[in-house]
Amino acid sequence: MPEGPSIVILKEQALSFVGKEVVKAAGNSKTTNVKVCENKVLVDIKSWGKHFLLCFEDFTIKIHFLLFGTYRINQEKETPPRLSLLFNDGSKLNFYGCSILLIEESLDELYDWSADAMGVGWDANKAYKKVTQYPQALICDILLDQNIFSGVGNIIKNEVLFRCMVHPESRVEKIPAKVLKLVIEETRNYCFQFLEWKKEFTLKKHWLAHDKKICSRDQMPLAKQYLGKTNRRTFYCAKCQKVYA
DNA sequence: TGGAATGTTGGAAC
DNA sequence: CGTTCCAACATTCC
Repeated sequence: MPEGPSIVILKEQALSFVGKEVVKAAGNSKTTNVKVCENKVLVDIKSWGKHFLLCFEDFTIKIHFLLFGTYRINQEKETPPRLSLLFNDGSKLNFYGCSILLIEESLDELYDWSADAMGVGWDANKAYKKVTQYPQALICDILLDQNIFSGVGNIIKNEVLFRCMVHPESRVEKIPAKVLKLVIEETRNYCFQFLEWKKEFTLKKHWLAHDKKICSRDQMPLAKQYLGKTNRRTFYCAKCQKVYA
């Protein structure tokens, strides 16, 4: 479920709920009293990277799907929902296995919109400046930094580095500016490509590195290692992805 | 069927 | 007190 593009799809699917009033809110969230949504109008739906935001007049419900979260629109699953919203026209939004938090501060204070890799406010120059603030960092960690590339996940990380021919263990300070800018640009591009393929249900088919065994460029076996601060699965071609170290 | 995976947090450990 | 590490959580697929 996760990774920014999937949240964009959800946002598009749920946009028709904006303007409707919640008549009943339920669910097994331990962190939020979801009843606060009752008799409130859903004013807007936003997203910031992997955060899905249901905006009401005086507060926002933040939903994060983590690794396994799912949702249903006008349908239910067998499992009990974490959050279930019934609207005044009988339509329903159901969320499962996700994290729910109530936000009472203004979203503009909380979120740096220029970091949302798929957002209209995305700013590649700011991203470049942020990245270069971590000269010692590995590029595989940097791409997963949600404060710089909000919405980028492990699949996108692997695919972008493969496409740019940059080795995941390259150090930021050693990567030429031109290459670093290419990585940043390709990150946003690939997010939208991911979105299109995901909508067509052909995403996996188009993976070049993630979960793959052979490099499509030189037919060499791809390396699979757990790299970076968070030890995430990393697939790369040791031959054609250059190490800047 | 056990294990691994598109992720993050909070608290323990140092 | 700051940083790092790891368990915990939740679900589906192979």
